[in-house]
Amino acid sequence: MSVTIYDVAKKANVSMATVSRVINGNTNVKPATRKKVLDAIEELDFRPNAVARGLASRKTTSVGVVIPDISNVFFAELARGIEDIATMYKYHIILSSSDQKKTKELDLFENMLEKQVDGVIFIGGTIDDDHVNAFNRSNVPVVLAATLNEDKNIPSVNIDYYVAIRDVIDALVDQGHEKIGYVASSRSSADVLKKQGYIDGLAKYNIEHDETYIYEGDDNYRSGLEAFEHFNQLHSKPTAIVASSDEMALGVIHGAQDEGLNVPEDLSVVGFDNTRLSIMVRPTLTTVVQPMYDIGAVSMRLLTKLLKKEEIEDDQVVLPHRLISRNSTKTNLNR
Amino acid sequence: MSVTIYDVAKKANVSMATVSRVINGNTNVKPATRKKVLDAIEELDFRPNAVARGLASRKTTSVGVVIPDISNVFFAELARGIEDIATMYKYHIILSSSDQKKTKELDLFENMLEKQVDGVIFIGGTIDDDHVNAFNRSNVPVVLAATLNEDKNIPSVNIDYYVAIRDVIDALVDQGHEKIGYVASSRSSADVLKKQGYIDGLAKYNIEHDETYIYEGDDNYRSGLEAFEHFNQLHSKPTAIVASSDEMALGVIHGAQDEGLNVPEDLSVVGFDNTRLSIMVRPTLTTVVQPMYDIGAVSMRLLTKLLKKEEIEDDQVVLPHRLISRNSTKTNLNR
DNA sequence: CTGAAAGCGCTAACAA
DNA sequence: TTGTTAGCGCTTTCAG
Repeated sequence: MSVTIYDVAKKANVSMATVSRVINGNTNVKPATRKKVLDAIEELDFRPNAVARGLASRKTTSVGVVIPDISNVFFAELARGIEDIATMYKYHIILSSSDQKKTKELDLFENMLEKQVDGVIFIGGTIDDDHVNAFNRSNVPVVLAATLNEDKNIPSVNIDYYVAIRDVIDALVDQGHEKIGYVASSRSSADVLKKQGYIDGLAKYNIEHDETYIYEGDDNYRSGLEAFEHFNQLHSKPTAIVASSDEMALGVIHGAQDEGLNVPEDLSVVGFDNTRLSIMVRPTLTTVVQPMYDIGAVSMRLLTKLLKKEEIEDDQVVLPHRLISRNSTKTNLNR
Repeated sequence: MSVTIYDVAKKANVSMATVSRVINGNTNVKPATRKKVLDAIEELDFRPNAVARGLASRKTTSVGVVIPDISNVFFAELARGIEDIATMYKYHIILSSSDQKKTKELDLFENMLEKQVDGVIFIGGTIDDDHVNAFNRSNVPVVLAATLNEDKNIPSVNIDYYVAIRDVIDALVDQGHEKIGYVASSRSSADVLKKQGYIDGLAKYNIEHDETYIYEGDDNYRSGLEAFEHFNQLHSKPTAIVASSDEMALGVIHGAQDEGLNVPEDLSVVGFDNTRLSIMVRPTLTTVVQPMYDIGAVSMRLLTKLLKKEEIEDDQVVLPHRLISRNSTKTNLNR
């Protein structure tokens, strides 16, 4: 049916082993015979069968990527980082969205193992024992991207969410804000750290913790809108609101504007992630830069090292974050 | 090393053929022996090797997806549509971004063929003869998603871009606008159709075509900002601007607001795509609903039909679009 | 309903 | 530098 290595061998008058060497770039082939083989390949329009190769070599040069939702801007950028590095190292990506459902995450992981992926990059909200067991039972390396695991026994790439939010609080307090609201989310372990950063950040300045200053959102635009409504009906309204994602921050800004408030004159707003959204809003958004693309890229790079059994200094990578000031924040003059 | 079908056979005291039948759900197996096999599988924690299966059966149950850029909201949603249906039909997705570079598109396609994908979904800007030849030389079905090919000889799923823009023009003229600017893009064949829709749409009302009313953008937010600047320095400024994508429309809106104009009082703005961005802006954006998720889902469904050699009525699917009115447009009172 | 045996297309020793 | 020969783990006739 389709042309095989054997057909090429016959045509070039060599053994299939030689053809195999040529297509694998093995140097131990005389230039003359290499050319013969290449010509035959050309003539026959031969295309190596990666499946057969995978079976014989026990390597598929493909890696699985389990991601919560590829249609989410945040994860899509992360995926692009993974992909670019994968391409660079000649790996293919098998991609599946889990919607952060644990059973789906585990199923997808199993499926990828059946496909004999050489490794997997896992992105999820929380890692529990079942995840860890599944990862360990498999014989392939797994790296967590933008995903925390408490025991730190699985290679991972993250930023320091706790410190990031503390940095935000420091900056806000420095600008004279004391009444700082927080729009939380509770999808992932990172969200837990962020919230703790908020609490500890305020404590540092002896600002007493007020439960009504935390709004539990669901990490989407609408939640941001609702968060503003919540804060707006408080007796003592915050002068600044920190949202745990850019999308929620946009919601807060628009919620305020819809009520006739001016941002940042009447209210400062800070986001998190620095997605492209942060400049596609007026005022432009002050936010924490989380290098999503880089997290993806570094994760994939880490995986290639694991795959090639290269030396690894530290498999718990923490990438730098930073706060970028735009126009949604301002010194508080009402103090 | 890892447990194989052979190990299971031995343990269950049957032949490997029987094990194969069981894992493939073949009905010709006595319940009792089926159970024996299932137990052995359980005990040994057997996981079928999809690569070996692929080699033997010449089917990999994986489909390739060539997409311009997975980090782009638009394509990411499309990808999600593809993925959901693929999962439903038990296919895996091998995903690669092409950046709309022709050589890369062709390379990726070749790579996917090497991986023996059962079919591919291709998303790109323009399809030329080289693409068509590559698709035809391969022995796998290909479907184009949100991608036009003039000769209509490759299955595809799109909306009618030409009519969509004409609908926008009709609505705008109906609201009293005559000076209508257009922010074009020229990445894809669809963009060509859109622009023609704009031109013909105006001609219908005997509005003379003015080249300065078309700004050639590059389909990103910045282009939108620049487009506004362009229109704003014209002697006779448009009262409405149609952008060929939501992202550019946001740029136009913010460009206008940055100059102190009010949208829609001073200027109406219409977008295209109805990405989530369209509600994450003030005023909210009037735009054309292009069902990206559906385009992806329908493409994948079409591919499964092709794969199963099912009857297909029409392989040139045109999905419905519609104009959704929000707050960025308004009747023109200055006429 | 079950088993035997021949591949699928390629890689990887091992020889030569 | 090149060829020979086993497999890789599974599907799929073909018998029985």
